[in-house]
Amino acid sequence: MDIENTLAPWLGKTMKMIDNHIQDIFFEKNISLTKIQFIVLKRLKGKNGLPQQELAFLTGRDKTSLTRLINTMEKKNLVARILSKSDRRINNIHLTKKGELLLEETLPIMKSFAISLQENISDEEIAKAINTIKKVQDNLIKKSTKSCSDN
Amino acid sequence: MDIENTLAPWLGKTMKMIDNHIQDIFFEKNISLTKIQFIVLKRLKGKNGLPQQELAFLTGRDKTSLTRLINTMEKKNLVARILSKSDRRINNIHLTKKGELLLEETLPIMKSFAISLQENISDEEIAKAINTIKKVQDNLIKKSTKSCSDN
DNA sequence: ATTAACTAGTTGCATATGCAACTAAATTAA
DNA sequence: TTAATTTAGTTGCATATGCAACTAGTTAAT
Repeated sequence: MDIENTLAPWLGKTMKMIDNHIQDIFFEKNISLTKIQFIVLKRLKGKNGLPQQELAFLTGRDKTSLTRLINTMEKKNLVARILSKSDRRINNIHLTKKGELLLEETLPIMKSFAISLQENISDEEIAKAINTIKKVQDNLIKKSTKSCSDN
Repeated sequence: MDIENTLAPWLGKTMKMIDNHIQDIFFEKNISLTKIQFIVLKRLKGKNGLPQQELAFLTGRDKTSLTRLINTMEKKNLVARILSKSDRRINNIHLTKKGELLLEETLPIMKSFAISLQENISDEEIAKAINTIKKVQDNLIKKSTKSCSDN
Protein backbone atom coordinates (compact mmCIF):
# COMPACT_ATOMS: atom_id res chain seq x y z
CA MET A 1 0.00 0.00 0.00
CA ASP A 2 1.21 3.48 -0.80
CA ILE A 3 1.46 6.00 1.98
CA GLU A 4 -0.56 8.42 -0.12
CA ASN A 5 -3.58 6.19 0.12
CA THR A 6 -3.64 6.33 3.89
CA LEU A 7 -5.82 8.74 5.79
CA ALA A 8 -3.06 10.75 7.47
CA PRO A 9 -1.77 12.68 4.44
CA TRP A 10 -5.31 13.48 3.40
CA LEU A 11 -6.08 14.86 6.81
CA GLY A 12 -2.89 16.90 6.77
CA LYS A 13 -3.41 18.30 3.33
CA THR A 14 -7.01 19.21 4.02
CA MET A 15 -6.24 20.81 7.37
CA LYS A 16 -3.55 22.94 5.76
CA MET A 17 -6.10 24.12 3.21
CA ILE A 18 -8.60 24.82 5.96
CA ASP A 19 -6.03 26.73 8.02
CA ASN A 20 -5.08 28.85 5.05
CA HIS A 21 -8.72 29.58 4.38
CA ILE A 22 -9.45 30.54 7.97
CA GLN A 23 -6.62 33.07 7.80
CA ASP A 24 -8.17 34.52 4.67
CA ILE A 25 -11.58 34.75 6.30
CA PHE A 26 -10.18 36.53 9.36
CA PHE A 27 -8.39 38.94 7.05
CA GLU A 28 -11.47 39.62 4.94
CA LYS A 29 -13.72 40.13 7.93
CA ASN A 30 -11.11 42.27 9.67
CA ILE A 31 -10.95 39.91 12.60
CA SER A 32 -7.62 40.28 14.33
CA LEU A 33 -7.25 36.68 15.48
CA THR A 34 -5.26 33.62 14.63
CA LYS A 35 -6.87 30.22 14.58
CA ILE A 36 -5.28 29.18 17.83
CA GLN A 37 -6.30 32.42 19.50
CA PHE A 38 -9.86 31.72 18.43
CA ILE A 39 -9.62 28.21 19.84
CA VAL A 40 -8.39 29.54 23.17
CA LEU A 41 -11.18 32.10 23.34
CA LYS A 42 -13.69 29.40 22.51
CA ARG A 43 -12.30 27.13 25.21
CA LEU A 44 -12.58 29.87 27.78
CA LYS A 45 -16.18 30.60 26.94
CA GLY A 46 -17.57 27.79 29.01
CA LYS A 47 -14.86 27.67 31.63
CA ASN A 48 -13.50 31.09 32.33
CA GLY A 49 -10.48 31.01 34.62
CA LEU A 50 -8.74 27.88 33.38
CA PRO A 51 -5.07 27.61 34.35
CA GLN A 52 -2.58 27.91 31.50
CA GLN A 53 -1.50 24.32 31.91
CA GLU A 54 -5.07 23.19 31.51
CA LEU A 55 -5.44 25.23 28.34
CA ALA A 56 -2.21 23.75 27.04
CA PHE A 57 -3.52 20.25 27.60
CA LEU A 58 -6.91 20.98 26.11
CA THR A 59 -5.41 22.47 22.99
CA GLY A 60 -2.66 19.87 22.65
CA ARG A 61 0.07 22.51 22.90
CA ASP A 62 3.19 22.68 24.98
CA LYS A 63 2.85 24.83 28.06
CA THR A 64 5.54 27.16 26.74
CA SER A 65 3.44 27.75 23.68
CA LEU A 66 0.57 28.74 25.90
CA THR A 67 2.75 31.09 27.92
CA ARG A 68 3.57 33.09 24.84
CA LEU A 69 0.13 32.78 23.34
CA ILE A 70 -1.38 34.26 26.50
CA ASN A 71 1.29 36.99 26.41
CA THR A 72 0.12 37.98 22.95
CA MET A 73 -3.54 37.72 23.81
CA GLU A 74 -3.04 39.71 26.98
CA LYS A 75 -1.31 42.47 25.03
CA LYS A 76 -4.31 42.50 22.72
CA ASN A 77 -6.55 42.68 25.77
CA LEU A 78 -8.45 39.53 24.89
CA VAL A 79 -7.65 37.65 28.09
CA ALA A 80 -6.22 38.42 31.51
CA ARG A 81 -4.00 36.43 33.84
CA ILE A 82 -5.37 36.36 37.36
CA LEU A 83 -3.23 34.79 40.05
CA SER A 84 -4.96 31.98 41.84
CA LYS A 85 -5.40 32.70 45.52
CA SER A 86 -5.31 29.08 46.56
CA ASP A 87 -2.12 28.27 44.66
CA ARG A 88 0.07 31.17 43.76
CA ARG A 89 1.86 29.24 41.02
CA ILE A 90 -1.29 29.18 38.93
CA ASN A 91 -2.46 31.78 36.44
CA ASN A 92 -6.15 31.59 35.89
CA ILE A 93 -6.94 32.86 32.44
CA HIS A 94 -10.03 34.97 32.09
CA LEU A 95 -11.81 36.35 29.06
CA THR A 96 -11.97 40.10 28.99
CA LYS A 97 -15.06 41.91 27.76
CA LYS A 98 -13.23 42.61 24.52
CA GLY A 99 -12.28 38.95 24.15
CA GLU A 100 -15.84 37.89 24.81
CA LEU A 101 -17.23 40.28 22.25
CA LEU A 102 -14.71 39.26 19.63
CA LEU A 103 -15.49 35.63 20.30
CA GLU A 104 -19.21 36.21 19.89
CA GLU A 105 -18.55 38.02 16.64
CA THR A 106 -16.32 35.26 15.33
CA LEU A 107 -18.24 32.18 16.40
CA PRO A 108 -21.03 32.41 13.80
CA ILE A 109 -18.49 33.11 11.07
CA MET A 110 -16.51 30.01 11.96
CA LYS A 111 -19.66 28.01 12.27
CA SER A 112 -20.94 28.92 8.86
CA PHE A 113 -17.50 28.24 7.42
CA ALA A 114 -17.41 24.81 9.02
CA ILE A 115 -20.85 24.07 7.64
CA SER A 116 -19.99 25.37 4.19
CA LEU A 117 -17.19 22.81 4.02
CA GLN A 118 -19.82 20.12 4.15
CA GLU A 119 -21.92 21.31 1.25
CA ASN A 120 -23.07 18.48 -0.96
CA ILE A 121 -22.21 15.89 1.66
CA SER A 122 -25.01 14.12 3.50
CA ASP A 123 -25.24 14.32 7.27
CA GLU A 124 -24.88 10.58 7.42
CA GLU A 125 -21.66 10.66 5.42
CA ILE A 126 -20.27 13.35 7.69
CA ALA A 127 -21.21 11.36 10.76
CA LYS A 128 -19.48 8.29 9.38
CA ALA A 129 -16.35 10.21 8.54
CA ILE A 130 -16.22 11.71 12.02
CA ASN A 131 -16.65 8.25 13.43
CA THR A 132 -13.72 6.94 11.42
CA ILE A 133 -11.59 9.85 12.57
CA LYS A 134 -12.53 9.10 16.14
CA LYS A 135 -11.14 5.62 15.66
CA VAL A 136 -7.89 7.10 14.39
CA GLN A 137 -7.76 9.21 17.53
CA ASP A 138 -8.30 6.11 19.62
CA ASN A 139 -5.40 4.43 17.88
CA LEU A 140 -3.25 7.45 18.61
CA ILE A 141 -4.24 7.50 22.24
CA LYS A 142 -3.40 3.81 22.51
CA LYS A 143 0.05 4.54 21.12
CA SER A 144 0.81 7.11 23.78
CA THR A 145 -0.59 8.58 26.92
CA LYS A 146 -0.58 12.04 25.43
CA SER A 147 -3.85 13.35 24.16
CA CYS A 148 -5.47 16.61 23.28
CA SER A 149 -8.78 18.09 22.49
CA ASP A 150 -8.68 21.06 20.21
CA ASN A 151 -7.44 22.36 16.97
CA MET B 1 -26.07 22.30 14.68
CA ASP B 2 -23.10 22.76 16.93
CA ILE B 3 -19.77 23.61 15.40
CA GLU B 4 -18.23 20.73 17.35
CA ASN B 5 -20.23 18.25 15.33
CA THR B 6 -18.78 19.43 12.06
CA LEU B 7 -15.86 17.71 10.42
CA ALA B 8 -13.38 20.59 10.59
CA PRO B 9 -12.65 20.57 14.33
CA TRP B 10 -12.28 16.81 14.26
CA LEU B 11 -9.77 17.05 11.46
CA GLY B 12 -7.86 19.77 13.26
CA LYS B 13 -7.78 18.00 16.57
CA THR B 14 -6.68 14.73 15.01
CA MET B 15 -4.00 16.36 12.87
CA LYS B 16 -2.59 18.08 15.93
CA MET B 17 -2.36 14.73 17.66
CA ILE B 18 -0.73 13.19 14.59
CA ASP B 19 1.76 16.05 14.32
CA ASN B 20 2.71 15.71 17.96
CA HIS B 21 3.18 12.00 17.50
CA ILE B 22 5.33 12.39 14.40
CA GLN B 23 7.61 14.67 16.37
CA ASP B 24 7.90 12.01 19.05
CA ILE B 25 8.70 9.33 16.49
CA PHE B 26 11.43 11.43 14.89
CA PHE B 27 12.89 12.04 18.33
CA GLU B 28 12.80 8.38 19.34
CA LYS B 29 14.33 7.20 16.09
CA ASN B 30 16.93 9.96 16.17
CA ILE B 31 15.73 11.37 12.88
CA SER B 32 16.68 15.01 12.65
CA LEU B 33 13.71 16.16 10.60
CA THR B 34 10.53 18.13 11.04
CA LYS B 35 7.33 17.00 9.40
CA ILE B 36 7.49 19.69 6.76
CA GLN B 37 11.11 18.89 5.99
CA PHE B 38 10.09 15.29 5.46
CA ILE B 39 7.30 16.38 3.16
CA VAL B 40 9.69 18.47 1.10
CA LEU B 41 12.16 15.61 0.81
CA LYS B 42 9.35 13.31 -0.23
CA ARG B 43 8.15 15.76 -2.85
CA LEU B 44 11.61 16.01 -4.31
CA LYS B 45 12.03 12.27 -4.58
CA GLY B 46 10.13 11.96 -7.82
CA LYS B 47 10.90 15.39 -9.20
CA ASN B 48 14.35 16.48 -8.24
CA GLY B 49 15.04 20.08 -9.22
CA LEU B 50 11.67 21.68 -8.55
CA PRO B 51 11.73 25.49 -8.20
CA GLN B 52 11.02 26.83 -4.73
CA GLN B 53 7.79 28.40 -5.88
CA GLU B 54 6.60 25.05 -7.14
CA LEU B 55 7.43 23.45 -3.82
CA ALA B 56 5.58 26.23 -2.04
CA PHE B 57 2.50 25.58 -4.12
CA LEU B 58 2.69 21.83 -3.75
CA THR B 59 3.00 22.05 0.00
CA GLY B 60 0.44 24.83 0.41
CA ARG B 61 2.98 27.16 2.01
CA ASP B 62 3.83 30.75 1.32
CA LYS B 63 6.93 31.18 -0.80
CA THR B 64 8.64 33.00 2.05
CA SER B 65 8.13 29.96 4.20
CA LEU B 66 9.85 27.87 1.56
CA THR B 67 12.74 30.30 1.30
CA ARG B 68 13.56 29.83 4.95
CA LEU B 69 12.76 26.14 4.97
CA ILE B 70 15.23 25.60 2.16
CA ASN B 71 17.77 27.72 4.04
CA THR B 72 17.51 25.39 7.01
CA MET B 73 17.58 22.27 4.89
CA GLU B 74 20.54 23.54 2.92
CA LYS B 75 22.44 24.19 6.13
CA LYS B 76 21.70 20.62 7.13
CA ASN B 77 22.92 19.47 3.73
CA LEU B 78 19.66 17.81 2.81
CA VAL B 79 19.01 19.82 -0.34
CA ALA B 80 20.91 22.20 -2.59
CA ARG B 81 19.83 25.27 -4.51
CA ILE B 82 20.97 25.14 -8.12
CA LEU B 83 20.43 28.22 -10.26
CA SER B 84 18.41 27.50 -13.36
CA LYS B 85 20.36 28.21 -16.52
CA SER B 86 17.32 29.07 -18.59
CA ASP B 87 15.89 31.52 -16.05
CA ARG B 88 18.26 32.97 -13.55
CA ARG B 89 15.50 33.97 -11.16
CA ILE B 90 14.76 30.33 -10.41
CA ASN B 91 16.36 28.13 -7.78
CA ASN B 92 16.01 24.49 -8.66
CA ILE B 93 16.01 22.47 -5.47
CA HIS B 94 17.88 19.21 -5.55
CA LEU B 95 18.12 16.38 -3.05
CA THR B 96 21.63 15.77 -1.82
CA LYS B 97 22.91 12.25 -1.24
CA LYS B 98 22.42 12.82 2.48
CA GLY B 99 18.87 14.01 1.93
CA GLU B 100 18.12 11.03 -0.22
CA LEU B 101 19.48 8.58 2.34
CA LEU B 102 17.59 10.22 5.17
CA LEU B 103 14.42 10.14 3.13
CA GLU B 104 14.82 6.45 2.38
CA GLU B 105 15.40 5.79 6.06
CA THR B 106 12.35 7.78 7.09
CA LEU B 107 9.83 6.69 4.47
CA PRO B 108 9.15 3.20 5.87
CA ILE B 109 8.85 4.61 9.37
CA MET B 110 6.26 7.13 8.26
CA LYS B 111 4.49 4.52 6.23
CA SER B 112 4.14 2.09 9.08
CA PHE B 113 2.99 4.93 11.31
CA ALA B 114 0.35 5.95 8.80
CA ILE B 115 -0.83 2.36 8.58
CA SER B 116 -0.83 1.89 12.33
CA LEU B 117 -3.28 4.76 12.62
CA GLN B 118 -5.76 2.66 10.69
CA GLU B 119 -5.66 -0.41 12.91
CA ASN B 120 -9.08 -1.87 13.50
CA ILE B 121 -10.58 0.12 10.66
CA SER B 122 -11.58 -1.66 7.47
CA ASP B 123 -10.08 -0.65 4.14
CA GLU B 124 -13.52 0.19 2.91
CA GLU B 125 -14.17 2.50 5.82
CA ILE B 126 -10.84 4.24 5.21
CA ALA B 127 -11.63 4.63 1.53
CA LYS B 128 -15.00 6.16 2.33
CA ALA B 129 -13.50 8.58 4.82
CA ILE B 130 -10.88 9.66 2.29
CA ASN B 131 -13.62 10.15 -0.23
CA THR B 132 -15.55 12.38 2.13
CA ILE B 133 -12.43 14.40 2.83
CA LYS B 134 -11.87 14.80 -0.89
CA LYS B 135 -15.31 16.35 -1.12
CA VAL B 136 -14.37 18.79 1.62
CA GLN B 137 -11.29 19.71 -0.38
CA ASP B 138 -13.46 20.25 -3.43
CA ASN B 139 -15.65 22.60 -1.44
CA LEU B 140 -12.57 24.49 -0.34
CA ILE B 141 -11.23 24.75 -3.85
CA LYS B 142 -14.59 26.05 -5.02
CA LYS B 143 -14.40 28.75 -2.36
CA SER B 144 -11.06 29.99 -3.61
CA THR B 145 -8.60 29.46 -6.37
CA LYS B 146 -5.90 28.61 -3.89
CA SER B 147 -5.10 24.98 -3.47
CA CYS B 148 -2.36 22.79 -2.20
CA SER B 149 -1.22 19.24 -2.15
CA ASP B 150 0.74 18.21 0.85
CA ASN B 151 0.83 18.09 4.59
C1' DA C 1 10.22 21.65 60.73
C1' DT C 2 13.47 21.16 57.28
C1' DT C 3 14.73 18.97 53.19
C1' DA C 4 13.47 16.56 48.98
C1' DA C 5 10.47 16.07 45.27
C1' DC C 6 7.07 17.88 42.48
C1' DT C 7 4.39 21.38 39.86
C1' DA C 8 3.02 25.95 37.22
C1' DG C 9 4.85 29.06 34.63
C1' DT C 10 8.79 31.56 32.21
C1' DT C 11 12.98 32.19 29.31
C1' DG C 12 16.64 30.74 25.82
C1' DC C 13 17.15 28.71 21.62
C1' DA C 14 15.55 26.73 17.26
C1' DT C 15 12.06 25.92 13.61
C1' DA C 16 7.93 27.16 10.94
C1' DT C 17 4.72 30.40 8.93
C1' DG C 18 2.43 34.52 6.49
C1' DC C 19 2.01 39.39 4.80
C1' DA C 20 4.16 43.45 2.96
C1' DA C 21 7.78 45.36 0.78
C1' DC C 22 11.78 44.67 -1.63
C1' DT C 23 15.59 43.09 -5.53
C1' DA C 24 16.70 41.20 -9.67
C1' DA C 25 15.55 38.91 -13.78
C1' DA C 26 12.38 38.09 -17.69
C1' DT C 27 8.56 39.34 -20.56
C1' DT C 28 5.31 42.54 -22.74
C1' DA C 29 4.01 46.91 -24.53
C1' DA C 30 4.85 51.25 -26.58
C1' DT D 1 14.74 49.31 -27.79
C1' DT D 2 13.27 51.34 -23.86
C1' DA D 3 9.71 51.48 -20.34
C1' DA D 4 6.04 49.05 -17.82
C1' DT D 5 4.70 44.82 -15.99
C1' DT D 6 5.19 40.45 -14.25
C1' DT D 7 7.65 36.83 -11.81
C1' DA D 8 11.11 34.18 -8.43
C1' DG D 9 13.16 34.72 -4.57
C1' DT D 10 14.65 37.31 -0.22
C1' DT D 11 14.24 40.23 3.98
C1' DG D 12 11.70 42.70 7.85
C1' DC D 13 8.33 42.05 11.10
C1' DA D 14 4.96 39.36 13.76
C1' DT D 15 2.93 34.98 15.47
C1' DA D 16 3.14 30.06 16.78
C1' DT D 17 5.47 26.01 18.49
C1' DG D 18 8.52 22.57 21.18
C1' DC D 19 12.48 21.05 24.13
C1' DA D 20 15.66 22.00 27.83
C1' DA D 21 16.71 24.48 31.61
C1' DC D 22 15.23 27.58 34.87
C1' DT D 23 12.40 30.12 39.05
C1' DA D 24 9.23 30.09 42.45
C1' DG D 25 5.60 28.07 44.92
C1' DT D 26 3.52 23.49 47.02
C1' DT D 27 3.48 19.04 48.85
C1' DA D 28 5.67 14.83 50.60
C1' DA D 29 9.23 12.51 53.31
C1' DT D 30 12.22 12.00 57.11
